Amino acid sequence: MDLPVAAYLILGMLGLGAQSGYDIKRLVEVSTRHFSTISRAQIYPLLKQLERDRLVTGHAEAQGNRHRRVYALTAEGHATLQHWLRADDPLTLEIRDLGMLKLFFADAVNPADALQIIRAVRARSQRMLSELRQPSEPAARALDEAGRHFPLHTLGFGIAMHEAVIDHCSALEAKLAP
Amino acid sequence: MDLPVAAYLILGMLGLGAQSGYDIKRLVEVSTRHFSTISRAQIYPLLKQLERDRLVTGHAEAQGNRHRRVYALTAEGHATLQHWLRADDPLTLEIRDLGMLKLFFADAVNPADALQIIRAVRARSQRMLSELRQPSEPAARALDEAGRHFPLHTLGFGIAMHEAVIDHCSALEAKLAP
DNA sequence: CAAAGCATGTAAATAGTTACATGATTTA
DNA sequence: TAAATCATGTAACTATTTACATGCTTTG
Repeated sequence: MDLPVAAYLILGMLGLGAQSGYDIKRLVEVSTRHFSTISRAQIYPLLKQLERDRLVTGHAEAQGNRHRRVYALTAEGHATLQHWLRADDPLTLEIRDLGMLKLFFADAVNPADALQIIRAVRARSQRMLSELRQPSEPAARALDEAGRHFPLHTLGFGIAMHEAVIDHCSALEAKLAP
Repeated sequence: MDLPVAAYLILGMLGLGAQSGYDIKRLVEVSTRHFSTISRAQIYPLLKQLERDRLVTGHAEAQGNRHRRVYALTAEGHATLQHWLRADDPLTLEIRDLGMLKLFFADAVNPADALQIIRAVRARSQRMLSELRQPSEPAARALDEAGRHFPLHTLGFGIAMHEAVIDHCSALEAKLAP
């Protein structure tokens, strides 16, 4: 039973209290978005597949006319998640960073334009940092108080990484500025 | 003329001295791989497309029976690269990090298994750091001496980021270890 | 002469996004 | 009553990888 990564993301989010596809998407946006994302077009078909595989159970929740389907992990789903977490398969890290790529090629433009790229990279990390501080940190703290401590720990990595980028940009800007 | 990101990667690598598809792949592996990658199956068809678009010129280089096609940027290709570098479109950053994702869900396993995940994340960054120091740094220094300074600058970002991850892992391990 | 490295390409599959499409409920 | 939020889904497209397929040249 080899599942795509997105399936483990779904399983994990259900384990953290998400109940619907919509919930999963919302939680991803405030918590894992900076290192792992998923789109609606992946979530809904995957939830159906996971239900067929009996890793989750789904029930239509009738609230007036609004349709919402709530899901929960089965014992097997929980075991599958744990098995994946414990497996020592390679922890692939893929980064697609247009900022770094432009900076890498910045010798092809004049120094003023290169400086603009660095500033844009710094601004981007500052924006991400403020997102991490604003919707992400309170969400992680809420989970922390509910006994789930690792979301807050991973948040710390994101903050540290963007701070490192910002420091590096400032140093480079100082070195290259006219 | 809106090109896929991979096309700019090719254009940029030709600007840095790569001559063939094979060269491009090799250079990517030692330099941008940590923030931007490309596969052979993308390179060869894209080179043909770029030639049709007159952004590069290609010539078969006859060396005995081995076939090699050497490419060079046209003036238009160089201008296209510069235009992209100067454009202020969003500098998207996409990360898919299985290590962080597992860590995020680590409340679902026991503390010993969670610790294993942190150690694996640290080991991975150490491995990447040593790759950055081993084939990447000498390659970046060679470019630096040839007047291309930005590859060495971007290398610094990669090193700083992985060092930040390693420090963070050590701190977390100390906090959680029995 | 075997292994490593040089060199190019395609087909099929998988992964992932964007746009399309709809409609209910709550809040300002 | 309009806007925001809740809620689910599919079709088409784009991007990317993996596996297949081949053959020359240099070095040990």
